[in-house]
Amino acid sequence: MTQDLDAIFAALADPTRRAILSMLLEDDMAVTDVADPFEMSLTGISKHLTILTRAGLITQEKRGRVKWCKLEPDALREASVWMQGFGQFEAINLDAFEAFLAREFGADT
Amino acid sequence: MTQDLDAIFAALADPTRRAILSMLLEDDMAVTDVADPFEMSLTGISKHLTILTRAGLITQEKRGRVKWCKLEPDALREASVWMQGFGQFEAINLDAFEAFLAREFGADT
DNA sequence: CCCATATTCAACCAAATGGTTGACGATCAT
DNA sequence: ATGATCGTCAACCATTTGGTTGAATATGGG
Repeated sequence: MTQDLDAIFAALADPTRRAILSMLLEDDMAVTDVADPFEMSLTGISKHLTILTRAGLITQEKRGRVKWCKLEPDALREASVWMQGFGQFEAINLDAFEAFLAREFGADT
Repeated sequence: MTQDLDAIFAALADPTRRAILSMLLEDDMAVTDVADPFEMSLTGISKHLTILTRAGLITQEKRGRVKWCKLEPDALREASVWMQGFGQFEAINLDAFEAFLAREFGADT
C-alpha cells in the first residue's frame, strides 16, 4: 500500500531512527538502553520508537516494566522491492538481473 | 553520507514524488507534462521536482523554455545498499515491483 | 509499604512540509 | 512587437515534525 511506503520511507528519513535500527540489528533492546547513546531525552527516543513501530520496522513487547524493541526487517522488503525497480536500469545491477532471469526462466546463459 | 540518506528517504516518503519517479522511468519529461496528471498546481509539482533534484534522484536540464526532467537511478543505490544490511531480501524481483506499480498507480509499465 | 526504575502522557515550542495564489522573467511563434 | 507558453519566485497558510519539560503510570525490589 502507498501508506505503508509513506510511513516506512518517512521513518527512514531520520538519522536517529536509522541509528536505532542499526543498534537493533545486534540484539533486542529495552527503551532505556536504546536511548542511552543519544544526547536526547528519553521521551524523544520513545517518540522515535513509536514512529518506527507504526511503520512496522520494529515491534515492542512489554515484559514486566521493560518494553523490548525488536527489529522487523520484513517491513523493509516492501520498500526495498520498490527501490530495486529503479535499480534495474543501472548497468551495475545488470548482472544480477540476468542471473535472476536465468534462475526464474531457466534461460541458458 | 547521512545527509544524502536523509534527503533520499525524505524525498521517497511522498506518494506524489514516487509517482513522478515512476513516470520518469518511461522517459524524460518536461515539467508541465509531469504536472499534467496531477490535480495540483504547477508550482506544487515544481517544488516536488526541486526536492527530488536536491536528493539527486532526478536531474533537470533546461533546453529552450522547456526544462527536462531525467531519472537518476544511481542515487537510489546508496539507500538500497543501506537497506540491504537489514536482511536477506530477494535479490531482484521484477514481478513484485511491477505488482507494486500496478497497485499504486494502476499503471501498466 | 516505600522507593527506585521504566516508560509514557500532556502541553508546549520552533522549524519544516505541502500546498495555494499572483506576479514575474524567459522563450518561442506569428 | 504581441501574445501565448514554460517555469520559478515570493508571500502566505495549515499541518506535521522533532524536540523539550514536568507530571503521571506501571512494575519490581527490599
